Amino acid sequence: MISPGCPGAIEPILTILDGKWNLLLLRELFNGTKRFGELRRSLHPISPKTLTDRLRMLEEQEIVTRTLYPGVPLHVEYELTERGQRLQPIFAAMWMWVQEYGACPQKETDDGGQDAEAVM
Amino acid sequence: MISPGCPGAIEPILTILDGKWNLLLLRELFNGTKRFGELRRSLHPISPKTLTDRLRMLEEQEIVTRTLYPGVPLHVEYELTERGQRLQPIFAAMWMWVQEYGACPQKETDDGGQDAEAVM
DNA sequence: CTCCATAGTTCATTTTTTGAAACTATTGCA
DNA sequence: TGCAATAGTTTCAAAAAATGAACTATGGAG
Repeated sequence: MISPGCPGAIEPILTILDGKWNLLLLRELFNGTKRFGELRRSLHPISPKTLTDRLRMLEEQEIVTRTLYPGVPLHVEYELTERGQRLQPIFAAMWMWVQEYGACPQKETDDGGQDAEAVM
Repeated sequence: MISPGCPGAIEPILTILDGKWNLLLLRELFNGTKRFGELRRSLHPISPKTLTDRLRMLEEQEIVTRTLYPGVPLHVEYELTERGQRLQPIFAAMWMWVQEYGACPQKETDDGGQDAEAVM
């Protein structure tokens, strides 16, 4: 479907990073193992359907593992695989970009350039 | 709309990277200045509407500049801004990941592993 | 005044993604 | 038996994104 130009075929990563929630979901998982309910709360207005869809896709892509813990209230933990952990440099590069250049232009107020102050 | 967890707010970059075509489009622009028609051919099954939509968004985000060259057949060149160039490390990280881990599981053919041959 | 080439725009339609609400499944305990 | 807690699934509707085809705009050459 895609005709890759020579320098750098990024296609295999498109499935993983594309979509409204994938980057945010992966960011959560970089902070460690998470349970379904935790993810649902962190990503708050996400619907359970969308969340399971994304998680299943990431499982298929071998980016996360799903572990079921039976018990009184059963629970499930999602964790990054090795393959998933290795995405970290991509996110690190994003974070650096956002720090230096993240202040979006969005809508320029025409009263002159008052850049957004740092958001952290 | 999004409640950022402390470590690394990547939200400002979501607009820029999200969507089916954005990564592919940016990749083209890392190879240098491109004209509308060139982009259209490189990204082949893209529709002109989608292409202009994406380019306008990237302009608003100050990732690309649009320069009109009047002349016999007029033409337009799209080029990355400084801000856009600085996205390069993100793509570099993606390329490295793809090289090492890119072979997608996709659908495991149970007849044994005949991996896709290199597409370069 | 028409034609060519480039770069779009417009509009209706299709495809894809997301969503909300309600329902299922598991298991121990009261 | 019935409830509580977790983690989903199902169904149908809504919203967003992408598409295709045809049309507009520009400006010089013939």
